[in-house]
Amino acid sequence: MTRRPAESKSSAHICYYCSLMWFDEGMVDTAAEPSANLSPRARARQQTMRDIVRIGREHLATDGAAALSLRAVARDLGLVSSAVYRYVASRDELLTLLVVDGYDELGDAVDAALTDVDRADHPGRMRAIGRAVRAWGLAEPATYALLFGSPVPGYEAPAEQTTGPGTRVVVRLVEVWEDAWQAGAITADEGAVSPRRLSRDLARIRRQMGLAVPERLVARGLFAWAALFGCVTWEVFGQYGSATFTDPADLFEQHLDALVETVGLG
Amino acid sequence: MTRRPAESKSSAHICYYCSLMWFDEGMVDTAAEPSANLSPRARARQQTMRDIVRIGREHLATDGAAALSLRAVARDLGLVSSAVYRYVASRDELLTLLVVDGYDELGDAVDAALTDVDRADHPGRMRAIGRAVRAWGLAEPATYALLFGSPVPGYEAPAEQTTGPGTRVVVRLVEVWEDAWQAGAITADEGAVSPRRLSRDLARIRRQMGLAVPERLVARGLFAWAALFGCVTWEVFGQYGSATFTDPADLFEQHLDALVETVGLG
DNA sequence: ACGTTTGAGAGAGCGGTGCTCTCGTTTCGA
DNA sequence: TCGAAACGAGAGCACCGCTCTCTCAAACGT
Repeated sequence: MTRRPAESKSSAHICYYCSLMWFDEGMVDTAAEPSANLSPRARARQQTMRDIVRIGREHLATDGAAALSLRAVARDLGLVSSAVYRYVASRDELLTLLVVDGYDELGDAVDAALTDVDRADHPGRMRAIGRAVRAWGLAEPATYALLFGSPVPGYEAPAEQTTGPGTRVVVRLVEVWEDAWQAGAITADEGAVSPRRLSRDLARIRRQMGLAVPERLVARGLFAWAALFGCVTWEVFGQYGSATFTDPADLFEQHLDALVETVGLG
Repeated sequence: MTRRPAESKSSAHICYYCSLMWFDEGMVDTAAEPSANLSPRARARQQTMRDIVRIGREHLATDGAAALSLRAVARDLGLVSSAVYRYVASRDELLTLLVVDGYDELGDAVDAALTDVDRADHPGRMRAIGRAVRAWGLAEPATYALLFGSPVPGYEAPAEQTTGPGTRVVVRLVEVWEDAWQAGAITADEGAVSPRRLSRDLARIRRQMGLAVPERLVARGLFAWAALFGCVTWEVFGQYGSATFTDPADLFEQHLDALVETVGLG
């Protein structure tokens, strides 16, 4: 315990928690009403909390998660460094706030994109989700990296805060496939996948989410989910190089074709 | 310039450089022969360099890239912190060494996996590459995160050192598809993709790599490449949750089916 | 209305970090 | 052999996360 106080031990990932347990979302009811009949002190505290998150987001965007420093946030806030510990227990807790903030913003972006697409246009809805994720990732690369990039060593994000917001996108994707299946827009083999233990896991997921789609399609959906974020990550993290494509959006549209096709919505 | 010396400004990604410019690999000829007729001092220097990389890798594996500290490496090396600057100009340069080391190890792993597969078994070769990437990523999560995870803010990895090793995997993938195409194992639309500017970019890549595969397949290959690493990243970074799958390898095999299928090798 | 509790902020301090500088010493090569 | 180059050590600077104590004012209870 004499080593570095927090940084050294930090080593788990933010998204161990945005695990596939989307079934119990009711747990997330932190952050009660913003300012309804509160004492002046409590109102001031809420305002300061909001300022901390806002300034933290700014630093995250400009310098990245690794360079996010509580001291710098305190400076911008006009406080001495120790004072911010009245509001945030540690640097990691600030990261958690930013993680939740990021997941919510991404979820809102996806939801907003879906309002423009006819519920019966399943490929269109899937493409809209993909485009929304990509657009948000490119607009907020640092937050995207925080959510979907390297695990922050030793950092154990609290599942009760991050699981709900963290699963909004995949829940939307599953909705699309479920809709399409129930509308008969997808044909897929309804037989069990092999091996048996994978089939059991997929069956459990179907049951917990109340899905009608066959397990083979659940597996394909998981692939499409990972592949979608793979494409976005490749672009946000610059894996294609800077001068390879005139407009990477063109390539992403091709990738969307492949994604739609791979779940049988081609 | 009075701010933090290096950490604060760090903000670019390692893999801007493992860009798609695999065509000029000849540039990478750093690291001459290890110890052929060298003065004792030079030999000692080489040994120290190797020790630094070795200890750095250990710290990377145990604590992650964020916690990698030159001072800690110096301690393990029995040197005072300033002394290691005789060998490594900065923490970022140590990261570069580890990046190159990691790319090479991954490339070796992929090459080794391919030796066991018949050159004519194109789906088998593609699956072998995928399994090798996954196995290496799970075995070396910290190095995997360094290569394919969040960009290190402000860090501009030198392309001349990282481009070659960084493109070994995708080069192998392209080889497989090219072989399969020339063997007539893939059927694909040979028409141009839209829009025109994407078609031009893909045509340029074909030309530069001397490929016979049609541009539509180049686009699909890029998708498969990103999707493969998306699947591996999802698993290495724990996005699936810890208790969701009895053995994630089973799911990955399903994903490999999808990957093989998406490039027309189904 | 008044004492008491509680919370906010300041400041000092600890050990850690990357990195620079200087200063002796050792080694190499001409 | 002797000057130059490399090497290691040490001090030091500015920054980091975090803890502790102290003061002071606001809020609360009686």
